[in-house]
This record gives sequence, structure tokens and C-alpha cells, in this order.
Amino acid sequence: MKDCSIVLSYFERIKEAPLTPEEAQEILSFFKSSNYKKKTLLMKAGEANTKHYYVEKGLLRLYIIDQNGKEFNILFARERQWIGDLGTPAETPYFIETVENSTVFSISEQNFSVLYDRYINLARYIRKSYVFLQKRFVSILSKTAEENYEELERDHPELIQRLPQYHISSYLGVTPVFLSKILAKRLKKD
Amino acid sequence: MKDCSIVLSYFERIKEAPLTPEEAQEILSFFKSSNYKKKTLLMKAGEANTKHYYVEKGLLRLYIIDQNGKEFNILFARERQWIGDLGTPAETPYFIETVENSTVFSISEQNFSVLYDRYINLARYIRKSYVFLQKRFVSILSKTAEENYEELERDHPELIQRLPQYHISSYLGVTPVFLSKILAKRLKKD
DNA sequence: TATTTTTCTTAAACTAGTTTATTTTTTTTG
DNA sequence: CAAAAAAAATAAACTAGTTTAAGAAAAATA
Repeated sequence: MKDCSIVLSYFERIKEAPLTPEEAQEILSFFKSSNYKKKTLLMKAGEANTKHYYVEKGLLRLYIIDQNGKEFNILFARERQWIGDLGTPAETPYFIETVENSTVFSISEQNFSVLYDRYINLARYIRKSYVFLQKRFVSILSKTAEENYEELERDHPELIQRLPQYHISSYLGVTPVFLSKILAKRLKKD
Repeated sequence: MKDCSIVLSYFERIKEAPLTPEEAQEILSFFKSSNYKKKTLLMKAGEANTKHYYVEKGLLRLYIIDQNGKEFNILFARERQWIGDLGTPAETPYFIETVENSTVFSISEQNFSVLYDRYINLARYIRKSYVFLQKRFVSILSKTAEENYEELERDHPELIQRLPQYHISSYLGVTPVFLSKILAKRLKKD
């Protein structure tokens, strides 16, 4: 039997009390653990009935591909973070792909809804996600790419270590060429 | 006594059943109705314990002012829409201002939380808001200002009628001068 | 470890959007 | 309804970021 303690500890934390054996059992019955190699697609634009994922180990990204075939990273998820399309069960416009070899727990929208009703604090995760996204939106809208890079460096230095540069540029909404130019400029300043 | 039916009907709708008199009473005790003239500030960056607003009549905007003093509209709310900073009770970085003379219901974060626990579907409003914001984020990131204007025109034509052009440009993340240029170009095409 | 593939850098020409300033049009108010 | 104020248009010089292309460096694989 697999070790699912990471999911149980998440629900214990949001319940703010120990789980009963029945609760733990229900939660485990809803999740499925899987291993994926780097660059595996877990969600594809155009699909309906997509899943939500909770990351045990590794790093994933949620992105779109625009009319011109260009990718934009919307969100990364590392250990103990959720990733998924909250617009589900409608047909998703997003892709989710592993950036590193990863172990993730998946849950269907239906079961996610059940837990959503059961654990009121799960709604807090969505509220927190909203606040995070709004902050990011404001930054992208009002700051230069250089400022946004510096903000990312300050707030999430580990991401910069773990991600190839072209994923970071796509997250900042600029081309890899431009990010490279920014970094070259910064080096000269020292 | 004021007519508060618009708030009650909202909660009836999200409860998906008629409200009991006690429920109606509680809800009414939480909200305060006020009239504001056009261009009145209801929320100011730097304040803590900000409120949530439900619009009965009129139009409001939530915006930031960046380091250079430039405004960016994040969100508009018209009749039967919520507006507020979901990051509250932390100190808000946002401003909220009436764009038209407006009648709005306000509720404190504490009471909003009570209703949030009581009406599970209120969490859906946040989930919907998240999905809306994510869609908008993707558009701003991946499309040109002209495409974004056309999307706004298609999805929310009433906003274009009711808002001065400089508020629309700020919502699209461009200067009024540039939006004016886009519109002039579009006119010529006909 | 040599080879292939992937990622990053650099450069140069280009474009979407900004800035500042002036004029015209529209809206508000006495 | 005339005057003042606010909003929109136009122009011209500018800058942040893109595109395309080629070479260098790093990482993955045989």
C-alpha cells in the first residue's frame, strides 16, 4: 500500500483537527497516486472532466497555447501545492505538464466537490488562489518584465533554480530572448 | 424601511431555496445600504478591515495606483455584482470608486465570513471570480490590446457604453492615447 | 567521452504601445 | 445657453519587448 500521508496531512491541516478513520478512508478512496516522467501531459486543452492534482514530489505547470502557437505559463505547482483548472467540469482551455519527474495525487471534479462541501476550508484554498492570481495580474499589468523577474526572485527563489529559463520568461509574459537580455544587463551592473 | 429585496434575492438564489424569516433577518442585519455620488472613494489602499460590496444600482471599479501614479482598473461591478478585496482583512492595496451614482450594500469581512460558512454556494462566487480573472489574465498576457478590446465589446458591450474610454483603456492595460489610436484605425476599416 | 539535442546568448531589424504636448469634442455646471 | 471643465483625438519622438537567425554553452544520451 502506498504512503498517502501527504494528502491526509493536508486535510488534517485544513480541518484543523485529526481525521477520523472513516474520513481518512474516504479521502484515500478519492485520490489516486501516480508517477510521471518529466514533460508528461496530464491535461490537454479541449478535454472535459479534467482532474485536480495535489503534488507530492516534483514540479508541474499549467499553461495555454495561444492562436500563434505560443505557450504562456499561468501557474506552477511544487510539493504540497494544488494545480488544476477550477473552471472544470467545462471543457478546459489549459494544458498541465510535469516539468520534473513527479508524484501527484489526482481527484475527479465530482469527488473534489464532495470534499469541498465537507471541508469548508477547502474553499479558502480557492480564495487564496484568487488573491495570489490577482496580485500576479496586477504585477504583470503594471510592472516591467525586469521588475517582475526581481519579484519572482525575491518571493520564489526556488522556482528560479528548478525551472529552465524559457519557462520563467513564459511565466513573466515575455520571450526567452528578452529575458536573456534582461539577465545580461543585470550582470553588467555588478 | 429600505427595500433590500435585491440582496435577499441573491441569497435565495445561491441557497437554491426560499429563505426563512430568521435567515432573511440575519442577512438584512449584516448589510447596510448606501447611496454614493459618482467618483466617491469607498476603499483606499492602505486601509485594513475593508468591506465587501454588492451593487444594487450603478457602476463601481476596483483599481490600483502603481509606483508611477498610474491607475489600472482590475475589475468593474455593475448591478447584482460583488466587488471587494478578497485579500481582506489584510491591508488592501486597492481602491474602489463609484463610476456612476450608485446604491450599494456593504458588509464587513466578519459578517461576510459568517455567511460564507452558512451559504456554501457563496464559495462558488469566489470560484467563478477566479475563473473569470484567470481568463482575463490569459487574454491580457497573450492577446493584443485591439483583440482585448474586441473581446470586451463582444462579451460586455454594456460596459463600453457606460464607461469613459480612459477607464476602458486602463482595464485593457494600455494608455488612453493608444486605445484612441486603435479605435481610429478600426473606424477607417469600414 | 563523443555526439546529439536542448537551452541560452547575442545581434539587428522591427512593432506594439508610451510619452508629452496640442487641439478638438463632449459634458457639466453656473 | 454660455463658460468652464473633462474627455477624446492627433501627431511625433521614443522605448519595451518581439522576431528571426546564427552561434555558444550546457545537458542528455549512446
